[in-house]
Amino acid sequence: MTVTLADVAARAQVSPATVSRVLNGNYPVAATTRERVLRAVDELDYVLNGPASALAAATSDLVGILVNDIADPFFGIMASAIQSEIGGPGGRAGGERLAVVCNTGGSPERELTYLTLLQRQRAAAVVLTGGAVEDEPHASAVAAKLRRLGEAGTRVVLCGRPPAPETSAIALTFDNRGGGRELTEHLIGLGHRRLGYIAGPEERTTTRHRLEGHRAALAAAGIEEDPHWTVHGRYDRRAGYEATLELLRRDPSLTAVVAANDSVALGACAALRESGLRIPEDVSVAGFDDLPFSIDVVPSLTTVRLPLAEAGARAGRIAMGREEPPPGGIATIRGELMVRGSSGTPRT
Amino acid sequence: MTVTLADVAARAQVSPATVSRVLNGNYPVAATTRERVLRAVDELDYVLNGPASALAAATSDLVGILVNDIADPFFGIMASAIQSEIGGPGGRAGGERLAVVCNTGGSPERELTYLTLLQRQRAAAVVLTGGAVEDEPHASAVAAKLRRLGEAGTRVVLCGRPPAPETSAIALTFDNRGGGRELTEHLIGLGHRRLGYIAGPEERTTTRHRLEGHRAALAAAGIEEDPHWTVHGRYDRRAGYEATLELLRRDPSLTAVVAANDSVALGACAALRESGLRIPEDVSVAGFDDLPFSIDVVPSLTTVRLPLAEAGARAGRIAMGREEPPPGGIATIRGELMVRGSSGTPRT
DNA sequence: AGCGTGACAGCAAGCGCTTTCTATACAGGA
DNA sequence: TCCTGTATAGAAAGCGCTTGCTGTCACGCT
Repeated sequence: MTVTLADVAARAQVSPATVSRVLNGNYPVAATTRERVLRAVDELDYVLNGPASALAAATSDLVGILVNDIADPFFGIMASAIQSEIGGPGGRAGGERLAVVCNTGGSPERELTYLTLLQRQRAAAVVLTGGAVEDEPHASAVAAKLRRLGEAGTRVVLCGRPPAPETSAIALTFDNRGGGRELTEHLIGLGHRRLGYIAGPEERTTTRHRLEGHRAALAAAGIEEDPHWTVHGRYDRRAGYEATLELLRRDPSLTAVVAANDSVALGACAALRESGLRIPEDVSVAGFDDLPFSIDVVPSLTTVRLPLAEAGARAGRIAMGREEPPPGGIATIRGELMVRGSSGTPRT
Repeated sequence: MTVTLADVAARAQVSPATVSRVLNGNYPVAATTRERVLRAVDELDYVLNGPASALAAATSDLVGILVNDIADPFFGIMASAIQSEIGGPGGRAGGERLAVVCNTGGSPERELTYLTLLQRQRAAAVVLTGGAVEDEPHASAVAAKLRRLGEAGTRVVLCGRPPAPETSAIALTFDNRGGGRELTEHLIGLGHRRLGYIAGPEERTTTRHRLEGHRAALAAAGIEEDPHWTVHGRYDRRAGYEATLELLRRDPSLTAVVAANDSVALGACAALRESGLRIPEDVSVAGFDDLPFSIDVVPSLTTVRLPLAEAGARAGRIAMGREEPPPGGIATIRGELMVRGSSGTPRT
């Protein structure tokens, strides 16, 4: 039924071993023989059996990319960059790798499930993107998995995610704290004193770090923070919308709203507008990430640009062993404050 | 070094066959034995060897999802929906499947490469999303691959993609032509007579169908189309920006701009604003897809809503054999016109 | 008592490939 | 001419798992 190596060998009048060697190209094969084999492969329309090959060679060409939300461009952009450094006919002959992205939906269980599945497949490398969940049992379960993966020879890279101690994982971490701080400092510099903050889900590292940066800036400016000024929600537009209405309800005198990311900021803008407030005359808004749409909305969004594509590409290269990991296995990537139309001096 | 089935068997004092059966749960095993095996698995921290299992069973639990651009929410939303119907502990015991998304970047070669890779892995199913490339040699190469995949037992589903004749692939197709027509009819109904059109890349089915719908509407209204009113570009914000400037240069009297999709429309809005034109007072703008941000931009975008998540979920279910394919293997999914703030009566 | 019958468990034969080791052939050097 | 070295091809032993088939009991029925 299906064509096997042996069939090709028979047709090319050589042994299966020779066919395998031609296909893998890591052993000398006479030019004429190779030619003959290749022709047979073509004529028979032969396709290598991946599992069999992975089993025999004890390695596979699968590379997994874990993302929290595939529908969010934040992850899409990183995944795309990672993949571009991995997939395609870029390496040694026949060295195509199957770069696949797995959507955890932010669920710890699914994250673990995917890691197990990738471990099963004996993946060549795994890249985890985005913030980690801080729940202790889960965090250590993930760490254990990563350790085991590393021991099995799978290269593990964290992109936009905090380092995983006791693990051989390479980490490219975003300086969320620093970015958050800079952003809020900018707002304070404009004169804002009453700033609402729409944070992401409670247990995420990203959420915590950005919030810490924000609070550090407030503290440095001697502004005492009212706990009512912070609302938690998901990292999406809708959460921003609802959180903003809540914030307005709690304290209508707020002059600025800092959002956990750009999507949230978008929702915040919508809520403010519907409440009859102008941006930035009545209320300033700031986002985080600098996703492509941020410059297009009206007014354009003040935010912190994260070099998602660059970081992803680098993570991809490291995962493929084509770039030296940073010293100590950890690199911190800074964001850049982008001041745009959505932030201005507060109404007096 | 690594723990194998045999190790587990030894520890549980049973044969490897029994362990396998416990793990696959498709053969009666006494409760106490199962219990013992499961304990051994746990103690040894055993992880099944995917390739070995796939080889022996001649099937794998990989499901591939091909997308044109993973950074584009259009695909992200579909992929997410597909995946949610496939991955996770949703099916029979131990029936987790590895749903992976592969980013072709719109390149025909990469599309083919990924299909081959998935064929290699003996994927259980493959879902292709989004428009197809119309280049003849490539189209038939893809059709051949799909046919072969189908013969090998891989279920093939097309989601938001035209049917592939001579193939066993199930197709859930978006009615791009109808949606395009409806959208332009709406604009014509408002009184527009000079409409610019920003189309996607030339050789895509999606591009062609939407454009055909647009032109059909014009023809039906007796409006003769000026070829200068159409500009082609990529499906992204930047292309929309540039195309709009070009359109304005060619004919400043245009009163409406119809974009190939929402991202393009966003770019168009930016270009119009920078050119000092108000939306919709001076120029109306329309998009396509109704991505989440479309309702948030100012003014909110008139567009055609495509049920991306629903279609993706359905495709996922069909791919898993959990839903009957549509009669004839083809279903057409209609879009819904969403009239919002970006379209109005033309200036007089 | 004898035996059919379930209900489990084990044996062993692969699944299709990679890779080590061995065989062959020819070339050149002594 | 014989021997050694080099290049290339083949034989065969698995890789770790699944599964058809073959036991082996313990029952319960006639």
